[in-house]
Amino acid sequence: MARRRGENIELAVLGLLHEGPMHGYELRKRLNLMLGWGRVLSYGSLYPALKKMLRGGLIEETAETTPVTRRPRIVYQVTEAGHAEFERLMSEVGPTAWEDDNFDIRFAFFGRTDMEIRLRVLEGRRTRLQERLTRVQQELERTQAEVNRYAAELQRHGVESVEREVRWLSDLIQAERGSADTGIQTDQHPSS
Amino acid sequence: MARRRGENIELAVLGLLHEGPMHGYELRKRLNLMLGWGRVLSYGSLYPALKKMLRGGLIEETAETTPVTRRPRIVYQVTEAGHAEFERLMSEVGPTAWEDDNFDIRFAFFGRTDMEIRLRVLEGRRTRLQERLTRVQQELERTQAEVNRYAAELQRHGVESVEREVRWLSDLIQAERGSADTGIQTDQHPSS
DNA sequence: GTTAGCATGTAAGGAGTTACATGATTTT
DNA sequence: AAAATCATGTAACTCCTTACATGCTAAC
Repeated sequence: MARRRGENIELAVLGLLHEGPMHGYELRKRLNLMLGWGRVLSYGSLYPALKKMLRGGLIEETAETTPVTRRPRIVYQVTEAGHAEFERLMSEVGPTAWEDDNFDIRFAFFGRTDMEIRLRVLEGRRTRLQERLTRVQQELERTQAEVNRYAAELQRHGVESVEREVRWLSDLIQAERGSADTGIQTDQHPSS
Repeated sequence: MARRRGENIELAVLGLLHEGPMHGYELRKRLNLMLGWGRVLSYGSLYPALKKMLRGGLIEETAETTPVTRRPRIVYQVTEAGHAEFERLMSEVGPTAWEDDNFDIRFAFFGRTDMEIRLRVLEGRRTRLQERLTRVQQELERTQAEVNRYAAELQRHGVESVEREVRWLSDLIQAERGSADTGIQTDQHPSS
């Protein structure tokens, strides 16, 4: 139960292109796989976004490496500016990084950020969810009597889902903290 | 993890007004409580929607019953046409009723529909979620190797969440089926 | 040879948000 | 008397989807 995108397409595209040059069609497929959960990104969003990023100098076209017979596809790669923008977006720790979709995209690329940032984002989201829980539970106490059976059941299920996500976040936070001492590398961190 | 609204505001407003006349501010509060989970409905959406419904004859203004000192508030109630539209929307069983937000709103007002409809909506959503699961799991088998740790963890958590919702739906379906034989009334069903 | 999937785009529009504007009423 | 919250609204804008348009390429 969530929503909202925005700069998100840009961040997702930049993140994916950090794994290597790709054309639009493939970007869409990987994006839908990565964040799927119902929502599929339409071409009507992706291609205009790519054009905009091209104009903004965040990405550039590349000559395709395996050409010959194929119809030429437009393969993109990140520029220096694009890399800088990616770092900037990934180091946001405020509300823009907590909200559902925003969080998912950032989380998927956590391997390319510092643990310090990861922890702040995870904790920020957890705090936010906990606030939501207490607020809803307070409201429920005051109004539960008049609420109908189905609405109440929806609430209950919703609360449980959020509690589950809080536990998930707590486990992740613990794992991050644990790996700090042992010096375990959580993921590859290429220089480019 | 979900999205999309639309006719949803209308359906939600109609449903709430079936519980009695209300003014805009209160509608917003009850709506946010009922479907909360992050999203709050803004006045910028609600008030124009109310005006539109008023023009469309789905709702009408009422004289406030407890006036005197208060500043006059605009209290709405459903019309005959509004009631008919509510029934029409609630008896949809296709994709419009399955998608996340759409489903939540319908579910909250299940007490005002027939069990037949309830079952079809619940089963429709369950089928849809299961399709999603198998598709994603197939994809994962083909691509898991190259997926990074965090993206994989996000997937795993997502799959678990959906599996959990499928179980929830199955329990609800069973409960509906059970109450059919025993003749238990699931909720009040006022004539108006 | 036809269907399914690859590949790129544009135009119009839907659904809602943010920010702005305004003022009354209740609580501290 | 200040702060919170009740109460109603408008204008501009964002972000994304749907539907349309086009053609190639692989599989059956």
